[in-house]
Amino acid sequence: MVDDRQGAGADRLRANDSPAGLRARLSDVAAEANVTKSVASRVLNQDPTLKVREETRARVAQAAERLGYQPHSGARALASGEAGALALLLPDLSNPVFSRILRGAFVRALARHYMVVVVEEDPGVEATEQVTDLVRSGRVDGLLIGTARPGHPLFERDLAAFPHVFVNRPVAGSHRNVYLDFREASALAVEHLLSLGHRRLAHIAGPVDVTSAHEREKGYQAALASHGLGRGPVVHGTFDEEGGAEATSRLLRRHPEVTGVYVSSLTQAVGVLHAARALGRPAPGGLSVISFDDSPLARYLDPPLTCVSTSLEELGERAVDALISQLEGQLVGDVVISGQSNVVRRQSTAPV
Amino acid sequence: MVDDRQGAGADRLRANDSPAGLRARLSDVAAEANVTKSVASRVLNQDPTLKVREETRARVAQAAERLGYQPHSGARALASGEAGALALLLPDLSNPVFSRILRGAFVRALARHYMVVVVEEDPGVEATEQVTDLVRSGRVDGLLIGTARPGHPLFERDLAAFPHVFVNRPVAGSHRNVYLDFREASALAVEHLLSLGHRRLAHIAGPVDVTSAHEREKGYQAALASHGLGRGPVVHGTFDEEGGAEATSRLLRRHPEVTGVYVSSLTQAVGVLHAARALGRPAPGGLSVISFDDSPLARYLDPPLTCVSTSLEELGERAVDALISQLEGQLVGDVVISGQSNVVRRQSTAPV
DNA sequence: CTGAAAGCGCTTACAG
DNA sequence: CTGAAAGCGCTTACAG
Repeated sequence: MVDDRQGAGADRLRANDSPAGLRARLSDVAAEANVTKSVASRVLNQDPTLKVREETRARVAQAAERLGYQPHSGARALASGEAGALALLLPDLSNPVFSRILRGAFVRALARHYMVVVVEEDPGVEATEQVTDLVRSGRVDGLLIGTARPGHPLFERDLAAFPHVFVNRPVAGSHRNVYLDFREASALAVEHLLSLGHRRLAHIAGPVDVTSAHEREKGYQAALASHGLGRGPVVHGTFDEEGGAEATSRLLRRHPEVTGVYVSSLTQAVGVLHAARALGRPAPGGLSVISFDDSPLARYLDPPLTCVSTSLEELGERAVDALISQLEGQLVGDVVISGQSNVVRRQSTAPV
Repeated sequence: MVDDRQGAGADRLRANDSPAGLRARLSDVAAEANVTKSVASRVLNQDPTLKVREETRARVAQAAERLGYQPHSGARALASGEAGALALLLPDLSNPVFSRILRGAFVRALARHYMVVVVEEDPGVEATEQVTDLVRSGRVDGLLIGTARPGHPLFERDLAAFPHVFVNRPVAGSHRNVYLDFREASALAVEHLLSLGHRRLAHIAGPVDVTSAHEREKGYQAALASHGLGRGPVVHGTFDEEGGAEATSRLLRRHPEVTGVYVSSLTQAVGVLHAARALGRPAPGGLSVISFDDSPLARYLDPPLTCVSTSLEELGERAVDALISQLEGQLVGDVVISGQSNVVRRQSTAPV
């Protein structure tokens, strides 16, 4: 059964609307501005080869404005071969890290007249298929990949040839990476702990096969080395609270002498604080804890968590820029975001 | 400067590809299956009016499979007037509440052959424009609105006629609401506190103008009333840690006699635990705290937080179903998700 | 320099 | 019942 009002309403803004409807077409704009469709299209798309009087240009712009003209995305995609949209592949939307990258990407893409379509990889196999469909159906022009792991199924086949950029998780040798300077951030964390007098440090890392986690780990070892200290202990855990808690108990069992720990992510750090407390080593007295990345939550933990802040939004922005450059035929190479990290001191770290 | 490999690669999967390219068109499928485009299209779209031998049907399906055929979304949108996509408007992606709704919506939409495009309202004015563009450019067929507040600018104009559903934040009288049974959840929370012997309860609510928050508040008062207790104190705060903390200090200043508090959201609850501790009333000894909604984080807070779990994923799923029904011309009416909530007891609540 | 016309890849009345 | 043909709303060589 169909409700009349609703039925009518539902159709009002549809693509194939009656001329009297709300949707204005290019031909309407052209008619209103007294030019041909070609000219209207070229003016609106800022075709540099078009030479017309400034007055005509203004007339077209005004007509478009007045009619609330918005080109039909499907028609444009069909005619030009460009979808005007980018896909962003993320492993886990519930992790604030990714929602911040997403936010940056979103805003930047919008400013450059692209949409962003988010795909979460977490639910499993389907995600990969979904991306393939997205690409093959011409819905997106390029991929922002925040889910790269070695041997990712997506990139063994045709899709490797599709425009893409790796965000946050660099793939060695791809020359398509956009990521934070993890070494720098790790150095800052280690130096903070060192400045408080800690000498027996440890690192709670992310999963072994996640490159961004591996980079932090390398940064930690490099920082120790540069201060004349030997390699420090590392335990790996998943990027969630449980992973942090579990890693902490392994660490303190094997290395009870550790007094300061640098944690790979904020979600893990919540688990670290929890486990340290449960094991009779509450921060900061029992264990100094500093985490990679910051968020509002950190201020309200017990104790408030000392962090190395990062610029995840900028990461999203720069990734969009890099991908669009690629679409425009430019080779970009890796972009590393440096000089933005700094230590936010709270109460989870204290002098030894 | 253009890298040859990249240039070639970038074009490979484009819409306007050479016939020898990777992208198969409907005409390719038709040729391969030895039928006309019309038949191929009808078979693939399961047109019920089409009568053909089962064998032909199978041949078309196989051809499509073999060629990896994926219809061009723009062409389809242009010809049929349906975009095959839904927009989801959310106030804040970094809040896990919304990422869970999103996840549910995503998976369900995919199963029903729709994409979902996320729009975050937080950054401000632009979001509304973005939605308008999305609609007018024919990119989406309907709206899942998780950002409703009274007087939302979107719905004062044309867009009111566009298919939409309100998710999580019901709009009275719209008959297009999909939401959790907030009353039920609030009753559970109040009863839990009561069962522990608490009699002086309070509620830390969300912003006054957010309907879902208001519903929880009403549920809290209703539950008190049904147990023969008078109206309890309520303080409002924003839906974040700071809002919870700030509300707590106001509450304890004005109502120091309170022993148990029901908090409107998990993010606020983090701030509540923090403030209670800072004010010398640490949970659960100084104050019993139970929160609406659950998440992995809750287990790792100090103390681990007692929660009323909710089924936010289902909320997303049901919203998609309701919207698709609407697109198909059916009137749905409100859908309230009940009987799914239950109390997850942890250490933030204790007998009085 | 500009306009008429073809064409992008589909869907779907409509004629046979 | 099925196929040929028109048309969705754009963009863009190409002819004038």
